[in-house]
Amino acid sequence: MDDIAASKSGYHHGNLKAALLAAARAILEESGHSALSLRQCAKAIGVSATAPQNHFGNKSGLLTALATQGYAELAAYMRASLVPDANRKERRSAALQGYVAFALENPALYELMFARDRVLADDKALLEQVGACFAVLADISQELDLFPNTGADAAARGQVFVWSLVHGYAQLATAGRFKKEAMKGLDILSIFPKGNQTG
Amino acid sequence: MDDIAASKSGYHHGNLKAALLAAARAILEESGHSALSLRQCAKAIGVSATAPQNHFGNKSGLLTALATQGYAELAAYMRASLVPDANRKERRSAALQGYVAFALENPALYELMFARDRVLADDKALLEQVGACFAVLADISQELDLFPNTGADAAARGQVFVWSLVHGYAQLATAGRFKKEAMKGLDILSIFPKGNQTG
DNA sequence: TCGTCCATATTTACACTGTAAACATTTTCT
DNA sequence: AGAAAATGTTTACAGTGTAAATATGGACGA
Repeated sequence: MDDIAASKSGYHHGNLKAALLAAARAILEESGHSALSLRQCAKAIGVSATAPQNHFGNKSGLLTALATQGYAELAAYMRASLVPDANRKERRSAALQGYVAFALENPALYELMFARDRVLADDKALLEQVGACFAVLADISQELDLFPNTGADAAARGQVFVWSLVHGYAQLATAGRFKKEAMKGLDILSIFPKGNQTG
Repeated sequence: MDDIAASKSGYHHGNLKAALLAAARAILEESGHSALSLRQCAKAIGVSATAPQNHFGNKSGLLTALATQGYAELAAYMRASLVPDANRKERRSAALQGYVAFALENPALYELMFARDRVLADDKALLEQVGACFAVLADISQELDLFPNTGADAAARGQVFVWSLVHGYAQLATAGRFKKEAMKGLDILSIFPKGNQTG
């Protein structure tokens, strides 16, 4: 409740956008994004069936807002794990553990964040938060030096490597594709071959 | 057409299941799995709106059948790239290139294959094809020796590593999350650090 | 303070969807 | 040939997204 509850009773809700997002978020993790409906969100709050249109335009708008929220939280998860004084290897380990933790705690949201045909890919706010996530990943990917002979693209390729690995692991783990014994005590850092951690 | 066309004209289509799958596949890549409807598939073929129910039960059944098809083709893509006499390093490179090629050529289908809330996860035929894919990945992951000090789980962890990396790369690439210069001429094999390829 | 504008919310309407149930047609099997 | 099963159709109904018209109340300048 709190800042989600109606600030003023009556015709106008007062905080409908945030309330709808919260309701949608709950339904999302409960039933998945394909079972999420605008009317159901509206009903959960007690407003008319078409009220969400005023704030999100259409269903894609609501899902895009949820995904944007997800990217913002993902970046926050990674940053929250970062110890300022640690060296880059430790920072990398912490951030990637935060990444995976977010995906495991919000599997439906994480899936939505990569569902191309349900999210407006060119949404400004969305791209901003995607960029914030990429910035953290780019930071911790520095000095990995995985591709020493690839010239100017070496850094970009290191980022591709890190993001591919952690995203693939996060999604396959949430999808239950891995056996438990293969995940047990698996430090995300240790997934990087020992000889290549220079940072 | 061919084996998709009706084998006998009249009340019974004769090959409706295959025809529906083909129509669904076309609509899937055209519009994404969230815009795919059973009625649209039926209409495309010219049968009644509820005909798909007889063959797939419900929408999840159709999507599951499509995903199953996808896993079968993915395994075939990997196997088709394998040169029998090559060493494991070359086999690994070829198979992973096949994996990524499949995802890039069938982005919507690939996404559906990992959409947890749209596919019946315990479907027998689906699990069979998932297993076939995992078998190829497990084969090419042998002798990677990325986790030498992890005991009996070392092999399983190698598989986790390989699948995570290639899945993450495939999905992020199809989602357009990478800049072109970071992908240009990027051999999937070279993504593995040099010092760890023993096979 | 009053009145106008605008954001916010509702009502109504409609086409489309998934799915259940009853019915029709054809094939298959004994 | 006749029963049983498989395959399609028709009908019906509750939900869904969204457009359009309408209603409400707050914000803000005259």
